[in-house]
Amino acid sequence: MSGGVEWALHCCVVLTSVEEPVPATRLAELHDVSPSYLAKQLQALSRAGLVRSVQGKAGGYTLTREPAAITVLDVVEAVDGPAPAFVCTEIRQRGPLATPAASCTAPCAISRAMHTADAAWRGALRAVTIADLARDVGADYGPRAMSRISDWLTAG
Amino acid sequence: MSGGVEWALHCCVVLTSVEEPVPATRLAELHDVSPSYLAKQLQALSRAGLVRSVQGKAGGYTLTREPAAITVLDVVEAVDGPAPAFVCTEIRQRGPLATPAASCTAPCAISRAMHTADAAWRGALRAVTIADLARDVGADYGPRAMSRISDWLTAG
DNA sequence: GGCAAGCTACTCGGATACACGGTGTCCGAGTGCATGGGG
DNA sequence: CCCCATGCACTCGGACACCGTGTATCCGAGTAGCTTGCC
Repeated sequence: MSGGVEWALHCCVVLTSVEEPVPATRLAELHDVSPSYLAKQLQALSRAGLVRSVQGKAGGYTLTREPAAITVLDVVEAVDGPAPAFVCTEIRQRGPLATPAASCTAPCAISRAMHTADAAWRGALRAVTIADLARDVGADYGPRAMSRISDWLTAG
Repeated sequence: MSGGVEWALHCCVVLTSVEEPVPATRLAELHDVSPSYLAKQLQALSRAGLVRSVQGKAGGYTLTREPAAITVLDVVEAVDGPAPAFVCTEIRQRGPLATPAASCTAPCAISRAMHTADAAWRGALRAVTIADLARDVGADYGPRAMSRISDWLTAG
Protein backbone atom coordinates (compact mmCIF):
# COMPACT_ATOMS: atom_id res chain seq x y z
CA MET A 1 0.00 0.00 0.00
CA SER A 2 1.11 3.50 -0.76
CA GLY A 3 2.62 5.30 2.20
CA GLY A 4 0.85 8.49 1.20
CA VAL A 5 -2.41 7.04 2.51
CA GLU A 6 -1.33 7.74 6.06
CA TRP A 7 -0.58 11.37 5.24
CA ALA A 8 -3.92 11.81 3.50
CA LEU A 9 -5.82 10.36 6.45
CA HIS A 10 -4.04 12.63 8.93
CA CYS A 11 -4.80 15.61 6.70
CA CYS A 12 -8.49 14.72 6.57
CA VAL A 13 -8.59 14.39 10.34
CA VAL A 14 -7.02 17.77 11.01
CA LEU A 15 -9.22 19.38 8.36
CA THR A 16 -12.23 18.50 10.48
CA SER A 17 -11.15 21.12 13.00
CA VAL A 18 -11.32 24.12 10.67
CA GLU A 19 -13.74 25.61 8.20
CA GLU A 20 -11.39 27.89 6.28
CA PRO A 21 -9.21 26.47 3.52
CA VAL A 22 -5.77 25.23 4.57
CA PRO A 23 -2.86 25.30 2.09
CA ALA A 24 -0.96 22.13 1.39
CA THR A 25 2.27 23.72 2.55
CA ARG A 26 0.80 24.35 5.99
CA LEU A 27 -0.43 20.77 6.28
CA ALA A 28 3.01 19.57 5.25
CA GLU A 29 4.65 21.79 7.85
CA LEU A 30 2.29 20.47 10.52
CA HIS A 31 3.22 16.86 9.78
CA ASP A 32 6.82 17.59 8.82
CA VAL A 33 6.58 15.86 5.45
CA SER A 34 7.54 16.79 1.90
CA PRO A 35 5.20 19.60 0.73
CA SER A 36 5.48 18.61 -2.92
CA TYR A 37 4.59 15.01 -2.34
CA LEU A 38 1.79 15.78 0.06
CA ALA A 39 0.35 18.04 -2.64
CA LYS A 40 0.14 14.98 -4.86
CA GLN A 41 -1.98 13.13 -2.32
CA LEU A 42 -4.25 16.12 -1.79
CA GLN A 43 -4.75 16.37 -5.53
CA ALA A 44 -5.86 12.76 -5.50
CA LEU A 45 -8.36 13.56 -2.75
CA SER A 46 -9.54 16.51 -4.81
CA ARG A 47 -10.08 14.36 -7.91
CA ALA A 48 -12.07 11.90 -5.80
CA GLY A 49 -14.28 14.74 -4.60
CA LEU A 50 -13.40 14.33 -0.93
CA VAL A 51 -11.86 17.78 -0.58
CA ARG A 52 -12.45 21.01 -2.44
CA SER A 53 -9.54 23.13 -3.54
CA VAL A 54 -9.81 26.88 -3.64
CA GLN A 55 -7.11 28.91 -5.30
CA GLY A 56 -5.89 32.41 -4.73
CA LYS A 57 -4.25 34.13 -1.82
CA ALA A 58 -6.32 32.62 1.00
CA GLY A 59 -6.81 29.31 -0.80
CA GLY A 60 -6.23 25.76 0.28
CA TYR A 61 -8.18 22.58 0.88
CA THR A 62 -11.46 22.00 2.69
CA LEU A 63 -13.56 18.92 3.27
CA THR A 64 -16.53 18.75 0.93
CA ARG A 65 -18.79 16.73 3.23
CA GLU A 66 -19.42 16.17 6.88
CA PRO A 67 -16.57 14.15 8.45
CA ALA A 68 -19.11 11.48 9.36
CA ALA A 69 -19.87 11.04 5.65
CA ILE A 70 -16.26 10.33 4.67
CA THR A 71 -15.04 6.83 5.33
CA VAL A 72 -11.47 5.66 5.61
CA LEU A 73 -12.12 3.51 2.56
CA ASP A 74 -12.92 6.64 0.56
CA VAL A 75 -9.50 8.09 1.35
CA VAL A 76 -7.67 4.83 0.71
CA GLU A 77 -9.34 4.33 -2.65
CA ALA A 78 -8.77 7.95 -3.59
CA VAL A 79 -5.02 7.71 -3.01
CA ASP A 80 -4.23 4.10 -3.87
CA GLY A 81 -6.87 3.61 -6.54
CA PRO A 82 -10.02 1.50 -6.39
CA ALA A 83 -8.42 -1.58 -7.97
CA PRO A 84 -8.29 -4.63 -5.67
CA ALA A 85 -4.90 -5.90 -4.61
CA PHE A 86 -5.48 -9.33 -6.16
CA VAL A 87 -6.25 -9.69 -9.85
CA CYS A 88 -7.08 -13.10 -11.30
CA THR A 89 -4.89 -13.95 -14.29
CA GLU A 90 -7.20 -16.76 -15.41
CA ILE A 91 -4.35 -19.21 -15.57
CA ARG A 92 -6.96 -21.96 -15.45
CA GLN A 93 -7.48 -21.20 -19.14
CA ARG A 94 -3.82 -21.80 -19.93
CA GLY A 95 -1.63 -24.83 -20.25
CA PRO A 96 -2.29 -28.30 -21.62
CA LEU A 97 -5.26 -28.94 -19.33
CA ALA A 98 -6.83 -25.51 -19.85
CA THR A 99 -10.49 -25.42 -18.97
CA PRO A 100 -12.55 -24.15 -21.90
CA ALA A 101 -13.64 -20.54 -21.75
CA ALA A 102 -17.26 -21.66 -21.86
CA SER A 103 -16.84 -23.17 -18.38
CA CYS A 104 -15.29 -19.98 -16.99
CA THR A 105 -18.33 -17.76 -16.68
CA ALA A 106 -17.93 -17.56 -12.91
CA PRO A 107 -14.65 -16.62 -11.20
CA CYS A 108 -12.54 -19.49 -9.94
CA ALA A 109 -12.45 -20.56 -6.28
CA ILE A 110 -9.16 -18.79 -5.62
CA SER A 111 -10.45 -15.58 -7.08
CA ARG A 112 -13.59 -15.87 -4.99
CA ALA A 113 -11.64 -16.38 -1.78
CA MET A 114 -9.41 -13.41 -2.46
CA HIS A 115 -12.38 -11.29 -3.41
CA THR A 116 -14.17 -12.21 -0.19
CA ALA A 117 -11.14 -11.22 1.85
CA ASP A 118 -10.84 -7.98 -0.08
CA ALA A 119 -14.51 -7.25 0.61
CA ALA A 120 -13.97 -7.87 4.32
CA TRP A 121 -11.02 -5.48 4.31
CA ARG A 122 -13.00 -2.80 2.52
CA GLY A 123 -15.95 -3.35 4.80
CA ALA A 124 -13.81 -2.74 7.85
CA LEU A 125 -12.41 0.44 6.34
CA ARG A 126 -15.87 1.57 5.30
CA ALA A 127 -17.11 1.16 8.88
CA VAL A 128 -14.75 3.86 10.16
CA THR A 129 -15.32 7.50 9.29
CA ILE A 130 -13.10 10.54 9.56
CA ALA A 131 -15.39 11.75 12.35
CA ASP A 132 -14.63 8.57 14.28
CA LEU A 133 -10.91 9.16 13.88
CA ALA A 134 -11.21 12.78 15.00
CA ARG A 135 -13.22 11.71 18.04
CA ASP A 136 -10.59 9.14 18.93
CA VAL A 137 -7.86 11.76 18.69
CA GLY A 138 -9.73 13.80 21.28
CA ALA A 139 -10.19 10.73 23.45
CA ASP A 140 -6.53 9.74 23.21
CA TYR A 141 -4.77 13.07 23.70
CA GLY A 142 -7.37 15.13 25.56
CA PRO A 143 -10.11 17.46 24.31
CA ARG A 144 -7.65 20.32 23.84
CA ALA A 145 -5.67 18.48 21.18
CA MET A 146 -7.95 19.22 18.24
CA SER A 147 -8.47 22.83 19.24
CA ARG A 148 -4.74 23.37 19.47
CA ILE A 149 -4.37 21.98 15.96
CA SER A 150 -7.17 24.25 14.79
CA ASP A 151 -5.50 27.26 16.34
CA TRP A 152 -2.16 26.43 14.78
CA LEU A 153 -3.71 25.95 11.34
CA THR A 154 -5.56 29.27 11.40
CA ALA A 155 -2.75 31.27 12.98
CA GLY A 156 0.04 32.95 11.07
CA MET B 1 0.14 -7.89 -3.80
CA SER B 2 2.64 -10.10 -5.52
CA GLY B 3 1.29 -11.83 -8.60
CA GLY B 4 3.12 -15.03 -7.67
CA VAL B 5 0.56 -15.67 -4.92
CA GLU B 6 -1.93 -16.85 -7.51
CA TRP B 7 0.57 -19.30 -8.95
CA ALA B 8 1.46 -20.63 -5.51
CA LEU B 9 -2.19 -21.18 -4.63
CA HIS B 10 -2.88 -23.05 -7.85
CA CYS B 11 0.18 -25.20 -7.24
CA CYS B 12 -0.98 -26.08 -3.73
CA VAL B 13 -4.41 -27.02 -5.07
CA VAL B 14 -3.09 -29.34 -7.73
CA LEU B 15 -0.62 -30.86 -5.29
CA THR B 16 -3.57 -32.15 -3.28
CA SER B 17 -4.33 -34.63 -6.05
CA VAL B 18 -1.01 -36.48 -5.91
CA GLU B 19 1.19 -38.06 -3.29
CA GLU B 20 4.42 -38.34 -5.28
CA PRO B 21 6.70 -35.31 -5.59
CA VAL B 22 6.06 -33.06 -8.58
CA PRO B 23 8.94 -31.04 -10.10
CA ALA B 24 8.60 -27.30 -10.46
CA THR B 25 9.08 -27.55 -14.21
CA ARG B 26 6.04 -29.78 -14.52
CA LEU B 27 3.90 -27.43 -12.45
CA ALA B 28 5.07 -24.54 -14.61
CA GLU B 29 4.22 -26.45 -17.76
CA LEU B 30 0.76 -27.25 -16.41
CA HIS B 31 0.02 -23.58 -15.78
CA ASP B 32 2.03 -22.28 -18.73
CA VAL B 33 4.09 -19.90 -16.62
CA SER B 34 7.78 -19.14 -16.29
CA PRO B 35 9.52 -22.17 -14.72
CA SER B 36 12.28 -20.09 -13.16
CA TYR B 37 9.94 -17.65 -11.48
CA LEU B 38 7.56 -20.33 -10.28
CA ALA B 39 10.55 -22.04 -8.69
CA LYS B 40 11.06 -18.91 -6.62
CA GLN B 41 7.53 -19.09 -5.25
CA LEU B 42 7.86 -22.78 -4.46
CA GLN B 43 11.08 -22.06 -2.60
CA ALA B 44 9.16 -19.54 -0.52
CA LEU B 45 6.56 -22.19 0.27
CA SER B 46 9.37 -24.57 1.18
CA ARG B 47 10.95 -22.04 3.58
CA ALA B 48 7.57 -21.54 5.21
CA GLY B 49 7.26 -25.28 5.72
CA LEU B 50 4.11 -25.68 3.63
CA VAL B 51 5.74 -27.96 1.09
CA ARG B 52 8.62 -30.37 1.32
CA SER B 53 11.20 -30.51 -1.44
CA VAL B 54 12.90 -33.76 -2.36
CA GLN B 55 15.88 -33.74 -4.65
CA GLY B 56 17.20 -36.27 -7.06
CA LYS B 57 15.86 -37.88 -10.16
CA ALA B 58 12.25 -38.41 -9.04
CA GLY B 59 12.25 -35.32 -6.83
CA GLY B 60 9.89 -32.38 -6.64
CA TYR B 61 7.48 -30.79 -4.19
CA THR B 62 4.88 -32.32 -1.92
CA LEU B 63 2.50 -30.87 0.63
CA THR B 64 3.73 -31.35 4.18
CA ARG B 65 0.29 -31.37 5.83
CA GLU B 66 -3.26 -32.31 5.10
CA PRO B 67 -4.81 -29.82 2.65
CA ALA B 68 -7.42 -28.99 5.29
CA ALA B 69 -4.60 -27.84 7.58
CA ILE B 70 -3.18 -25.30 5.09
CA THR B 71 -5.02 -22.01 4.88
CA VAL B 72 -4.91 -19.52 2.05
CA LEU B 73 -3.39 -17.07 4.50
CA ASP B 74 -0.48 -19.44 5.04
CA VAL B 75 0.31 -19.36 1.33
CA VAL B 76 -0.15 -15.60 1.01
CA GLU B 77 2.13 -14.90 3.97
CA ALA B 78 4.70 -17.39 2.73
CA VAL B 79 4.98 -15.68 -0.67
CA ASP B 80 4.31 -12.03 0.14
CA GLY B 81 5.73 -11.98 3.63
CA PRO B 82 3.92 -11.66 6.95
CA ALA B 83 4.30 -7.87 7.15
CA PRO B 84 1.01 -5.95 7.05
CA ALA B 85 0.37 -3.68 4.11
CA PHE B 86 0.02 -0.59 6.28
CA VAL B 87 2.85 0.53 8.52
CA CYS B 88 2.36 3.48 10.84
CA THR B 89 5.09 6.09 10.43
CA GLU B 90 4.23 7.77 13.73
CA ILE B 91 3.97 11.16 12.11
CA ARG B 92 2.01 12.28 15.13
CA GLN B 93 5.39 12.56 16.86
CA ARG B 94 6.68 14.95 14.21
CA GLY B 95 6.11 18.58 13.38
CA PRO B 96 5.59 21.64 15.57
CA LEU B 97 2.62 20.11 17.41
CA ALA B 98 4.21 16.70 17.90
CA THR B 99 2.61 14.71 20.68
CA PRO B 100 5.22 13.64 23.23
CA ALA B 101 6.43 10.08 23.02
CA ALA B 102 5.14 9.44 26.52
CA SER B 103 1.57 9.79 25.20
CA CYS B 104 2.20 7.37 22.34
CA THR B 105 2.19 4.08 24.17
CA ALA B 106 -0.88 2.90 22.23
CA PRO B 107 -1.13 3.03 18.42
CA CYS B 108 -3.01 5.99 17.00
CA ALA B 109 -6.59 5.77 15.77
CA ILE B 110 -5.58 5.56 12.11
CA SER B 111 -3.19 2.73 12.84
CA ARG B 112 -5.89 0.94 14.80
CA ALA B 113 -8.40 1.23 11.96
CA MET B 114 -5.95 -0.07 9.40
CA HIS B 115 -4.91 -2.88 11.71
CA THR B 116 -8.53 -3.89 12.23
CA ALA B 117 -9.11 -4.02 8.50
CA ASP B 118 -5.94 -6.01 8.03
CA ALA B 119 -7.08 -8.46 10.69
CA ALA B 120 -10.44 -8.86 8.92
CA TRP B 121 -8.64 -9.55 5.65
CA ARG B 122 -6.38 -12.13 7.24
CA GLY B 123 -9.31 -13.69 9.03
CA ALA B 124 -11.15 -14.19 5.77
CA LEU B 125 -8.09 -15.77 4.21
CA ARG B 126 -7.54 -17.97 7.25
CA ALA B 127 -11.11 -19.26 6.98
CA VAL B 128 -10.42 -20.88 3.61
CA THR B 129 -8.19 -23.92 3.31
CA ILE B 130 -6.55 -25.56 0.35
CA ALA B 131 -8.95 -28.46 0.82
CA ASP B 132 -11.86 -26.05 0.36
CA LEU B 133 -10.36 -24.75 -2.86
CA ALA B 134 -9.78 -28.25 -4.19
CA ARG B 135 -13.36 -29.19 -3.34
CA ASP B 136 -14.65 -26.13 -5.17
CA VAL B 137 -12.61 -27.04 -8.22
CA GLY B 138 -14.40 -30.38 -8.31
CA ALA B 139 -17.74 -28.68 -7.84
CA ASP B 140 -17.09 -26.14 -10.58
CA TYR B 141 -15.62 -28.29 -13.33
CA GLY B 142 -16.90 -31.75 -12.49
CA PRO B 143 -15.49 -34.57 -10.34
CA ARG B 144 -13.21 -35.68 -13.15
CA ALA B 145 -11.24 -32.45 -13.25
CA MET B 146 -8.94 -33.20 -10.33
CA SER B 147 -8.30 -36.78 -11.38
CA ARG B 148 -7.35 -35.59 -14.87
CA ILE B 149 -4.87 -33.19 -13.34
CA SER B 150 -3.54 -35.99 -11.16
CA ASP B 151 -3.14 -38.24 -14.19
CA TRP B 152 -1.34 -35.56 -16.16
CA LEU B 153 1.03 -34.79 -13.29
CA THR B 154 2.02 -38.42 -12.77
CA ALA B 155 2.23 -39.31 -16.47
CA GLY B 156 5.33 -38.78 -18.54
C1' DG C 1 22.51 -64.23 -10.29
C1' DG C 2 23.42 -60.83 -6.57
C1' DC C 3 25.81 -56.84 -5.04
C1' DA C 4 28.31 -52.71 -4.86
C1' DA C 5 30.71 -48.85 -6.76
C1' DG C 6 30.50 -45.22 -10.02
C1' DC C 7 28.21 -42.32 -13.13
C1' DT C 8 24.61 -39.73 -15.03
C1' DA C 9 20.85 -37.00 -15.21
C1' DC C 10 17.66 -34.67 -12.88
C1' DT C 11 16.24 -31.88 -8.96
C1' DC C 12 16.34 -27.81 -5.82
C1' DG C 13 18.56 -23.42 -3.98
C1' DG C 14 20.47 -19.07 -4.00
C1' DA C 15 22.82 -15.31 -6.49
C1' DT C 16 22.25 -12.27 -10.49
C1' DA C 17 20.07 -8.57 -14.27
C1' DC C 18 15.84 -6.01 -15.83
C1' DA C 19 11.39 -3.31 -15.48
C1' DC C 20 7.67 -1.03 -13.66
C1' DG C 21 5.20 1.49 -10.02
C1' DG C 22 5.78 4.35 -6.12
C1' DT C 23 8.52 8.41 -4.31
C1' DG C 24 10.04 12.86 -4.55
C1' DT C 25 10.52 17.24 -7.01
C1' DC C 26 9.82 21.05 -9.96
C1' DC C 27 7.74 24.80 -12.69
C1' DG C 28 3.62 26.84 -15.15
C1' DA C 29 -1.59 28.20 -15.08
C1' DG C 30 -5.09 30.31 -12.50
C1' DT C 31 -7.32 33.30 -9.05
C1' DG C 32 -8.63 36.06 -5.10
C1' DC C 33 -6.87 39.98 -2.44
C1' DA C 34 -4.49 44.29 -1.72
C1' DT C 35 -3.37 48.67 -3.44
C1' DG C 36 -3.44 53.01 -5.68
C1' DG C 37 -5.61 56.27 -8.58
C1' DG C 38 -9.68 58.64 -10.21
C1' DG C 39 -14.42 60.44 -9.81
C1' DC D 1 -15.44 59.17 0.75
C1' DC D 2 -16.48 55.41 -2.67
C1' DC D 3 -15.47 52.73 -6.80
C1' DC D 4 -12.71 50.52 -10.16
C1' DA D 5 -8.61 49.05 -12.63
C1' DT D 6 -4.20 47.17 -11.99
C1' DG D 7 -0.70 44.47 -10.05
C1' DC D 8 0.79 40.88 -7.27
C1' DA D 9 1.58 37.23 -4.39
C1' DC D 10 -0.13 33.07 -3.29
C1' DT D 11 -2.52 28.85 -4.51
C1' DC D 12 -3.32 24.50 -7.06
C1' DG D 13 -2.42 21.30 -11.04
C1' DG D 14 0.06 18.50 -13.97
C1' DA D 15 4.59 17.18 -16.12
C1' DC D 16 9.39 15.54 -15.07
C1' DA D 17 13.57 12.55 -12.72
C1' DC D 18 14.93 8.99 -9.21
C1' DC D 19 14.73 4.80 -6.47
C1' DG D 20 13.16 0.58 -4.46
C1' DT D 21 10.54 -3.59 -4.87
C1' DG D 22 8.83 -7.04 -7.59
C1' DT D 23 9.71 -9.79 -12.01
C1' DA D 24 12.28 -12.79 -14.61
C1' DT D 25 16.40 -15.51 -15.32
C1' DC D 26 20.54 -18.20 -14.86
C1' DC D 27 24.04 -21.36 -13.10
C1' DG D 28 26.05 -24.12 -9.22
C1' DA D 29 25.28 -27.71 -5.21
C1' DG D 30 23.26 -31.97 -4.08
C1' DT D 31 21.03 -36.41 -4.46
C1' DA D 32 18.30 -40.48 -6.05
C1' DG D 33 18.26 -43.89 -9.53
C1' DC D 34 20.38 -46.41 -13.33
C1' DT D 35 24.32 -48.80 -15.31
C1' DT D 36 28.09 -51.71 -15.29
C1' DG D 37 31.61 -54.40 -13.66
C1' DC D 38 32.94 -57.84 -10.30
C1' DC D 39 32.36 -61.72 -7.10
